[in-house]
Amino acid sequence: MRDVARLAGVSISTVSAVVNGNVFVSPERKASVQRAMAALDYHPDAIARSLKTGKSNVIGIIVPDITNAFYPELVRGAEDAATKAGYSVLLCDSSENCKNEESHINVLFSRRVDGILIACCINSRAHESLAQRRFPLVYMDRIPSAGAGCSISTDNVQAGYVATKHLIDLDHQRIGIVAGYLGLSPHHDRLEGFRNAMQEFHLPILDEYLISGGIQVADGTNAGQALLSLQVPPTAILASNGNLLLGVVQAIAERRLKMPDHLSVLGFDDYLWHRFFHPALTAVAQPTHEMGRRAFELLKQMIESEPGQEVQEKHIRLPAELRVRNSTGPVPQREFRRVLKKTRQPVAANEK
Amino acid sequence: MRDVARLAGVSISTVSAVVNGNVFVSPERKASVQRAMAALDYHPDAIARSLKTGKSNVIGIIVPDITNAFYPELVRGAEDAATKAGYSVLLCDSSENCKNEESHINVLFSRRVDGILIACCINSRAHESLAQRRFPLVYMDRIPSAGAGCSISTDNVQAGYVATKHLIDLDHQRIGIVAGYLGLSPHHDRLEGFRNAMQEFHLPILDEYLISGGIQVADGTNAGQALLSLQVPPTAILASNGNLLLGVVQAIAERRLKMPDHLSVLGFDDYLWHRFFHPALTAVAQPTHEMGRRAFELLKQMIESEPGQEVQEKHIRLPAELRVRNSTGPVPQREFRRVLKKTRQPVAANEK
DNA sequence: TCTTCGCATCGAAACGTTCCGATTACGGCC
DNA sequence: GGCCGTAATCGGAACGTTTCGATGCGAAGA
Repeated sequence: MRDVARLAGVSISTVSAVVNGNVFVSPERKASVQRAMAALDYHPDAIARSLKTGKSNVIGIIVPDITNAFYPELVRGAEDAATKAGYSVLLCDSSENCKNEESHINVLFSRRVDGILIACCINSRAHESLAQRRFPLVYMDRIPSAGAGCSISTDNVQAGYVATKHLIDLDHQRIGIVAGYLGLSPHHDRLEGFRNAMQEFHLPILDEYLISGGIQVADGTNAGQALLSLQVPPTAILASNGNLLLGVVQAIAERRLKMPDHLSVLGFDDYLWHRFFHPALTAVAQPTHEMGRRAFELLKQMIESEPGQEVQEKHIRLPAELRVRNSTGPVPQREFRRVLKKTRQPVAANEK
Repeated sequence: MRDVARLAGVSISTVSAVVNGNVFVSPERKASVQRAMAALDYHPDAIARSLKTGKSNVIGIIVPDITNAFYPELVRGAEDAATKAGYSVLLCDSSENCKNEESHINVLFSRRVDGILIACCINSRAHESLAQRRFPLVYMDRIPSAGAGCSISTDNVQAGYVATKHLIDLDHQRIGIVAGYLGLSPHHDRLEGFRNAMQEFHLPILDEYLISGGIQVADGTNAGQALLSLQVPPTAILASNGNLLLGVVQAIAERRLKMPDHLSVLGFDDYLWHRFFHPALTAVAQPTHEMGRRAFELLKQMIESEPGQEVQEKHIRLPAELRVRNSTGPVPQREFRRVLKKTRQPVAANEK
């Protein structure tokens, strides 16, 4: 910058004025400064600028596992919006581990990020370290029950309701649910939606049809096996996320059962490959990209709001969309139901 | 820092010495400084530190599309290693678009990142803006043919060879390949491996069995349809990435053909869901997480090397691993081959 | 002709660190 | 008791910006 100033024969402040364009500079000087900048291949140093202005134009995004197909979409939505607005994104992966999450938060603070977007990990204590400070922060997808603060997620109660209603509309009455980990708001809420729908249509919710606990593929397989081993198995199964859905599909394949003839299956989260299964899987899609985008926009509002004024919208809930494909259908006919009851042992493993 | 110094009754430099631990400070002073830091909830400002030291401890990672399942794994590997080494990661998504890629590179430079990990986009001109400056940079997965610089990727020639060899070992002779976009090194190299294997076993490479161009699911579907519509369709199809594989599977399903009875299919990149297809899909897996990890480690070496010494290892190639499942099998028997030839029109669409 | 005003430009302090050279304190030795 | 060496601590410049008050200068008004 000093060199640019010298070459252009102006002061450093004038160069700064040209770079930032907030102060009027006479056209001829401006041109000569720009020429000098080009000649020296000058690029402003964002670090020095941040130090001076106290604003980094960087946000942090913390996710529990970028490898889980839900998060790339979310991050993408946020990153696209951030880039467009001149922000950069520090990505942190907590590996679903509180210690990591906390240390990431500390690093982000010391890097002076302007705000944080977080999809917190299981048993997260993030809100404890975050809530006290009045700091721009938006929870995404997984909303801690305790902490205050802005949040954005799918309306999972509605999503759970819609999915269940779809099965009920197909005349299913014995509906099993692989509910995931109920300490996480999405799973908790989806179960609530399920309950709402069942109650609305006066259907009983049997304990043995409700399996909760893990959120991995293996948990889905176990749950599916358990449901299919029951004296009277459900005629439809709802899986609370994409991994559990895969597990359930696996358990069904092991018994050589066919969807939707023998039983119906649907899951939350709709991923690319769901369309290419046989049969194509019915799923409840979340507006994940939009969630990321709006999360950033909310955060930006908070960052740029004057200390006095409050941000109005605190908790955004986006509607989910049911995508009906071929893994759900009418209640199995009598002979299929017999097959369903008879096949209580897996035929062969599919996994390799 | 000034406040901490005042509270502890020491100079600012002493606080700095305590924070960095590189200068000896007497135990009692050290303790009082630490007490003061805790009392004031002091956290060192990484930005000021970066300005002073000229090192940001931040690296940039540029990927063409984080939504493509290959990249989260890669990013995860790099991020894990970076975090462990005290680095943070600025994530940039180029959307497979050169303009975006270039502007991301500029932003990363002005943010003074210590190095860049890049999986460049199609027709990338990144090496032009990067090669000139002697800057820590590692190309991942997609290696530009022009630019110099360190790189890491799967040994895709070997991968292509192994995949093809697997089919040849099953006595396939008419092997179709959906080769992707040959301007990208992975696809180019896999085709080369395919060619090597075919030549080694004196099998002809028919033009009509080689389809290249796009890398999306739809491209795979089109290519699959084209191959299946041939007078004499191939008895096995190789798809050059996960999306193309999905497309091919789709084309096969449309014709109600069964793998591996009617034809064998396998693809590059092994993803979670491949195991849950019916039949489970044979695939060539890349050590993606490790690739990310080692990419970072290579970059770190470059960052921390003295200006004099050169980094020795310039181009790392990691071995791929064939995972045989149930979508590949022996050459279809006579009657199945007849089905294959007869079914030249799709039966029904699976997609919704 | 002298004062006043507005506008373009400039100089310098400050942001929160690091780090080098300088300073102080203290014990041992002649 | 004065001198020296060592070790702990300190002062201050510098990193590359922004920003604010100061400065100079020309035009307009009295």
